[in-house]
Amino acid sequence: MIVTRFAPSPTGYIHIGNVRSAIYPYLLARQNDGKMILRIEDTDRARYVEGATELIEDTLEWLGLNWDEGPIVGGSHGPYFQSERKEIYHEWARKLIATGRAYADPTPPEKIDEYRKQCNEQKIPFLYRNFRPENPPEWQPGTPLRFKVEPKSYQWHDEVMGDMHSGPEVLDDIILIKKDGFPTYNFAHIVDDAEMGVTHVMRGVEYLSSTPNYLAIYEALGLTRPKLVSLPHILAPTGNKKLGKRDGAKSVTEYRDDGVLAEAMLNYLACLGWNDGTEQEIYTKAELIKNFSLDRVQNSGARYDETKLLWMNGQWIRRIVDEQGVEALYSRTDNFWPASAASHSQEYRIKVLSIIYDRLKTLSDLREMTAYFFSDPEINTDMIINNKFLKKMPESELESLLKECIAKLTNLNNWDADSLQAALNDLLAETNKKPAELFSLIRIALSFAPFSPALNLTMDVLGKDTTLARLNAVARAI
RNA sequence: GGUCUCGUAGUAUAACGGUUAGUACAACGGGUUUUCAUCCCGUCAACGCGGGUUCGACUCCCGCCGAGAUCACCA
Repeated sequence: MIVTRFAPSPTGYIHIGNVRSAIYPYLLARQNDGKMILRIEDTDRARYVEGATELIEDTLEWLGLNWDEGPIVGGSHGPYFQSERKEIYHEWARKLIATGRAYADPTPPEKIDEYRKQCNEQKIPFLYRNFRPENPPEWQPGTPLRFKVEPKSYQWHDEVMGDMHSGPEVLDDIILIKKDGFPTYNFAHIVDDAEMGVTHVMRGVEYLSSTPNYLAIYEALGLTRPKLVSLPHILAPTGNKKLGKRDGAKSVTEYRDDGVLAEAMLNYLACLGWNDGTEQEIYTKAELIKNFSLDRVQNSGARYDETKLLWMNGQWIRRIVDEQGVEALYSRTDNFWPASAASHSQEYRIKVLSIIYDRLKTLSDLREMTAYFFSDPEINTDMIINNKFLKKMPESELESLLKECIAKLTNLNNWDADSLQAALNDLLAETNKKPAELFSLIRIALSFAPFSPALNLTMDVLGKDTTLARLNAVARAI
């Protein structure tokens, strides 16, 4: 069975740059009826951020990346917080001590710095294994524990990067257990992956360089290597560095709050650096699970492009309406309406949504784009007078046009989109005006917004009373 | 500096020895009775450089250049 894991450290929110190492393990596990484990790597107490674990869980839940073992759901390989597994690491550490593959290192940090400096001056690579203490004491908490490597070459296969090899020069005596008794990442993840039965270790490429050291530990511990998968970085919009919080990488949930749909987010992120070889762009989660494959994960970094994310979000907004109806989209719009919408019925809001949704890039666009449906807009005659189609028309003509329109609509019996369009067409013929002129005037008078849906639809939703009231108000103001 | 990885349009990518180098986003132009958007049509735009191998190279080999990663008691 395939077992994958997402193992973040709780140092803050999950952002665009690192969420892919949760998505791919998820897809792989689901595709193969496997399991995904969520493990919290909180061995660095200095960097621990209160509430970060909840932020991580929240992000995964929103994206629909549920885990089979881990916090909240539990499981038979717990605990899933490394801080609660100290004894387990010590146990494994003692195995290495017993076989002579680990030693306590009482060397003070200042001394180590000195060694490092010496090497730098002599322009030779600094390897701690050349400075091993001669008679290491018996290990006890309070003293760091180091791995005792046997320098040699390694070969391995990375599911994304391909066949890899390294020479003995990259191997060193890395710290296994820190002075404070907590394990380093380098040791803890190996122990945990082994104990939890993880078959695919997926993580960012930054770990590629240390892989030989991990290989040496697997070997010393007599463990079978899991499959190793290096995921390329997501690059910041500018420069060539990986996207990080310093580049203003937004948290994933911030996009949710800005009205990006989880489907779009998942779709975009999954396809950034992976494709199935077809020209498909829009994928549901089920399709991603079905089509995902590690060997088609790109091995170079991919630049994050918010414009494309937003395009994809628009695609998803329309797709949801097309496939599930406006109500389905409406159910996700709770926090995105202008304040004035609260005094209107849900039915009315759904009608507004049904004529505006194809203009949305994010759900939060609703706030600005629908204001005039819920409260009368402030009359701004400049918008009419300066309009490119209307500016050469004298004010008296604008007024009479509005009045003709009011008369026509007042006598209209059926207030529906088709009848309204017919009435507008009649009006066009009767006034002998171009659509650009007549429709611009009415559109602005009703909304005073930079843009709005088709005129007949807008009037239909606004209703007869509001439409006529607004036209009258403008006719008086001109 | 050592070691490792990567290199197709502005961006994300397809191709896996033979194509007018395909697609999408962006940009630009046009169409759909007003606007904005959707939708549709079109335009611009790429194989980092230099050597090989081959009848033929984006594809294979070598060198160079460029970019990134890593060398912590951080993960």
